[in-house]
Amino acid sequence: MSVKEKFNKEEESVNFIEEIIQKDLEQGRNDGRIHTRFPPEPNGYLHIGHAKAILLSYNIAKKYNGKFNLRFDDTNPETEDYKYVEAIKEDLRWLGIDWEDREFYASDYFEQLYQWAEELIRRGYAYVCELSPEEMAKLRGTPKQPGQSPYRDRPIEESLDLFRRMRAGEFPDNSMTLRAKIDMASPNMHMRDPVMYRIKHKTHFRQGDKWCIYPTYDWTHGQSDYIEGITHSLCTLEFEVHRPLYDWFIDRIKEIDTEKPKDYRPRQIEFARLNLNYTVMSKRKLLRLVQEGYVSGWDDPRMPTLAGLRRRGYTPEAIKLFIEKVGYAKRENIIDISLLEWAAREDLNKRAQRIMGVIDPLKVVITNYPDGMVEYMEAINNPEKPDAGTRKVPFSKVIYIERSDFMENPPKKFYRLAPGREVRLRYAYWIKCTDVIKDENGNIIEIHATYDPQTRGGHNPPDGRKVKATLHWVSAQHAIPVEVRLYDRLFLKPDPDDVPEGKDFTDSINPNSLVVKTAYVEPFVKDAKPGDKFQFERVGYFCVDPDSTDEKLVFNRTVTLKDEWSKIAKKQKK
RNA sequence: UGACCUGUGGUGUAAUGGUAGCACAGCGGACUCUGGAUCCGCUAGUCCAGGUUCGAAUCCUGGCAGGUCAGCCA
Repeated sequence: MSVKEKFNKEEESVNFIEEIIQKDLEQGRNDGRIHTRFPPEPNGYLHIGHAKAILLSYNIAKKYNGKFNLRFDDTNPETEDYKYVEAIKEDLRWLGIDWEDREFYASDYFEQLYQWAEELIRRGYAYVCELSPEEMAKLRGTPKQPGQSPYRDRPIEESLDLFRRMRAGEFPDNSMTLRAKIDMASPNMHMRDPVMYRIKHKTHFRQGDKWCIYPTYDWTHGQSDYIEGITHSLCTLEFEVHRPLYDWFIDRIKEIDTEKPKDYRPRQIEFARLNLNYTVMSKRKLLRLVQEGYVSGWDDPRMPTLAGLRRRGYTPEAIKLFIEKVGYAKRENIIDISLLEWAAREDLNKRAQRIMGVIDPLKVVITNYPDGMVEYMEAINNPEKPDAGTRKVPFSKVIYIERSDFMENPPKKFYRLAPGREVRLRYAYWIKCTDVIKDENGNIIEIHATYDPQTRGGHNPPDGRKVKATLHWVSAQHAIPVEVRLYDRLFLKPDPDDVPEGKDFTDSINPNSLVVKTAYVEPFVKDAKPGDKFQFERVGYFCVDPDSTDEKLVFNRTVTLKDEWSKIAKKQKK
């Protein structure tokens, strides 16, 4: 059986990366071993774009019976911290990623990297350069003009001596670097003698003050993959131009490390990163949103971070569904946020407990219903999941309905409550609006209605009458007030970065991306715990926020339900 | 501008020389105790120009458009 037949179910097509992997497998590369990795830098939180990268590498390892490593690329002590390591691990676990015992740190390879660097110097492949950062930038040249360094022909022994003294701490920050000696005329700027080591007298969060020289990412990344036996290094497009450099480094290492088989080396394959409209995805910008207080933190439910999405009410399954629909290719893309929202609804529809909750209450008095009477109506917990059973919802003379479910002068196609009109109260009774009570300013403050005892449970009456709408409701005396946080997209523009001169992405922040209200919900939710998910029927999906206390529950709106009427209303406005 | 990469409905993504398919969005309908869900249908696409071929989204040439790179960030 061919590799293709073994792994592809009939008719199923695989992305271009798996195609390459299947070819490698067919050719027996690396003895059929598949080993991938996810290499985050611990300087920020993971976002939905990272989920795309993680799931690719993780799923490939799983599908092809390979291994998956988690490796922190912690080569820059200035921005990295344990708090990010912990946050990243928590998000990965939540996503269902299992790296077993393979949690690695590039900083653990610093000594090996250093030894290789010395060997590169001895072989004439690297030299110590004393250009300042500004001078180096200037002397790098332009894509058309070759660059230069006055130090590239420095004697090997001199470089070796200086490099050792760099490590020993004899020189100040930025005074010199170790550079690979490659090609100062290369049209690929990354080949113009890239920096391998820089001097930073900074404490590293794991290495402490052991080092004052730190390897650059370019010198560290590929070699770390090599050390770990990674067979396929999957990364985003911007590293495409780095690949020749990584291959060059590996070629040099292969000259030193001759024990390993010839094909033992990582193959880098690049794919397009995920972009979502109406949000920003760069760590730098997300950090600014946090630091400048536009959001409450990395886990603010409006953030595209995994922590934010989790708090918003997304499940790992919804994230995976979304990523699966997005797919992997090399062309730049901007995914419509509606696909993410679709994934949330698709997933939550199947799992969410239904309840009734009124966000914007309008009091309804059922005038012919006995004072003081309470009935407990049976309601279905989840129509998509019959095993979920039913619950009892209290009903009484005074209830709240959604203000938007009543109109005094209903336009065409408005099916809900209006003067003289009859509607169904879900699981309860049919009611007919008899009076509209207003305050002195003409605002509607109360509705009077009568109910039909024959419709108990919400069932159709024997006379064959029909209603066009079913409303959600809560019994006023039984309802629990809760805080609801209604979220909308964080930015008003599809591309927040598309701004005129002098402006930046924060200018298009949506001032109404968070609206806080008090809602009234049925007593069923009273013991809900943070993370519990509900569908408020006819309204949307909500998730209990960790800010909840014994006194007050807080709900985050994950996403609204699809709303036919709002579409019609919008069209009627035009 | 130099190198590298990429161009398929509005947005994503398949088709690997042989009927351009799927999903999201949009539009219409059926059904419904959620205007939810479900079901059915419709609109809409191969960047352009040549060439190879019986046949090109696919191969070749030349354009055009977009992206990436010129940190001692990753």
